[in-house]
Amino acid sequence: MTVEEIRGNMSGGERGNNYDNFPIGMRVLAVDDDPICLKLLDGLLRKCQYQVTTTSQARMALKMLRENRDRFDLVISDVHMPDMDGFKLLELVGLEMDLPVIMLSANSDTKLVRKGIDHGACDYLVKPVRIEELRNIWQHVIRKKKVEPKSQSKSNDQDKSYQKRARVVWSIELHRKFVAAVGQLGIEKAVPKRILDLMNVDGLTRENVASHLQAIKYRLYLKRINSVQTQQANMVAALGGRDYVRMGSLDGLGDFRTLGGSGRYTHAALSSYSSGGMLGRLNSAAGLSVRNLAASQLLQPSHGQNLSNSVNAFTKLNPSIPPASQNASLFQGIPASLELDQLQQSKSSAHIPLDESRLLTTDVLGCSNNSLPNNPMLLPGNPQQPLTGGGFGNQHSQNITPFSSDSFNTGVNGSSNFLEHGRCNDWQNSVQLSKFQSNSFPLTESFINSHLPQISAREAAAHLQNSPLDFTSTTSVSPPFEDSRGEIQFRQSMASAVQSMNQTPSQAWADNKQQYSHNSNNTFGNNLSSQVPNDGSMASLSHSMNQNNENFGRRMDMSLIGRSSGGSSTLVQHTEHEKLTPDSRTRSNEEYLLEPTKQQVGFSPQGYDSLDDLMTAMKREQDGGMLDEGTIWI
DNA sequence: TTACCAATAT
DNA sequence: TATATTGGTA
Repeated sequence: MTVEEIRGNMSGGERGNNYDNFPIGMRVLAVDDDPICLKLLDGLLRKCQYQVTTTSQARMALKMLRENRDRFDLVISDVHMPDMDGFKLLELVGLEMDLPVIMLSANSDTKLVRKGIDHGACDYLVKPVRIEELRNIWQHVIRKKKVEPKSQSKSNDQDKSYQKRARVVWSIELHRKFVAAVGQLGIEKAVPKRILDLMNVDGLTRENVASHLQAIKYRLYLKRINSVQTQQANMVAALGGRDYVRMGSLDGLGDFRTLGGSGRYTHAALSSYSSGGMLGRLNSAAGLSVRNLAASQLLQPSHGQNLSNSVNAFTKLNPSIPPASQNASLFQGIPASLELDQLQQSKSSAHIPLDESRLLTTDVLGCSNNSLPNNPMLLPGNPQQPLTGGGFGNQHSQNITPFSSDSFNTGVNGSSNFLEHGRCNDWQNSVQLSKFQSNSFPLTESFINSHLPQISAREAAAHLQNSPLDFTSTTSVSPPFEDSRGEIQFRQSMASAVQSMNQTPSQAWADNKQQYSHNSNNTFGNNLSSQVPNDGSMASLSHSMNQNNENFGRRMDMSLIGRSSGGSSTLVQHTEHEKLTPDSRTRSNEEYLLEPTKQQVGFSPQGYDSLDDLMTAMKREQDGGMLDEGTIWI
């Protein structure tokens, strides 16, 4: 006798012998990884005259249930099983077959029982289970089927009023569906309702999906914050610097607004992780303090972050772009380090074979080609915005005089442009960056003499005050922004700094290593020398760096290049690195979130590798929504 | 009205 | 922490 028959009998009001005999022959699937318990359970169930099937593996149970969902009337499952948590099994069974599930555990902890019930268990039996308890389990089958027709025939509201729906557990399987749906929809359309439709999971509601979506975004945000802070702390430790030190607090919003020239960025926007906009991104992605930062610095993060992300995303979107380009020489190291970080730290479990050289050239060519794949992520660029993009070109073309006050003004202007034009952080700008760096910006004097010193002079000065390293030998550096002495002093201090580091590896540096040690073999010397002309002091810097601090080099060349191309260095890497190398605390979560996706490479027509990518893109979209124009994002 | 989404509650 | 619910908004 099947449940259908039971139901038929019940609903038809005809309760004949079959119904009376119902518990006899009820088909029970018993799941327990402990063979003794399983045997015991099997015996007891048989004594109750049930028709028993046993399995010691939860996955096998799920497989059996899926293959023929009408083959069982009830499931009894242990809570603790090695291959799959009993709660997950419960959840999946509840969602997919809607069979009554009884949880079984030696642990009678109320919380655990509650968890079982919350997850949809119709009962929770404590081991050792008694036959008296098993004799009555059939009632769950009846009860389940008695309720179900009502919920089908009556309105959901009514149903809810006396039967609260089981709390949804986002199992890996469910999450995978979610990710697949998001990927299938594309970022634009990935809203709860559509996701829900695509997931096609019984019992799941739009609210469930919305909640999950929100949670995912929030987790990504937390991860971002967390690792950016870590990064900045590391940068402070490694380089010292007023700029970095001040990236901790969050006051100074007013300053930012003033600089940005926009009143749209409300405090609410700042306080909300997903309110997006430049502030939201500054807040979330960089965790910056805007207080006392120069304008140019203020806005760099948002620019840099997107720039970097754009570049990085190209890798993912143009995986087949052929290698070999002179462009690679300049941009080399940036995407490589990012990707390698990602590969080695985040994606190591995915076992995706990747080739560094391909990654390098993929990035560069992807940008240079300006061949945007037919991807819904890529929205039309702002026609008003030329390829050079807002502050981008400005920054480069104007920041020629080293340490002139104009440098800062330019920074402000450029920053304003970022805001005004909104999106200098888009695909086209990524493209432009590539061209920019490879062709029109072969690290000429202007780079060395203006951009680099300009940044670093501040840092040099900052060393004097804040560096945890011993920079006392450079205390002669004065506020160097007005004349070229600053440059020299900067160089001296940098060289000293490097020497210091080489001579006395600090604890902070050791900490850094932990994070950066996953980088590839590229050394600072290699990268830097390919990017920076043989300027004496830089050569010495390079040399020094090259001796002991291979890993540092990646960060450094990122900084230099980033600055040179619009002044976004620090956050470029912070953001990106953070994304790619989540720290250990957040990683576990993230892995849970992303692992299912990683394992099904290529599921998404958009080519997202992970939900992280998707959500980053989604977040970017939201950020973009705060801005007037420019809708290219990734 | 519906759906989205940030905030809040559990 | 994970998920549900609420409430403002488009």
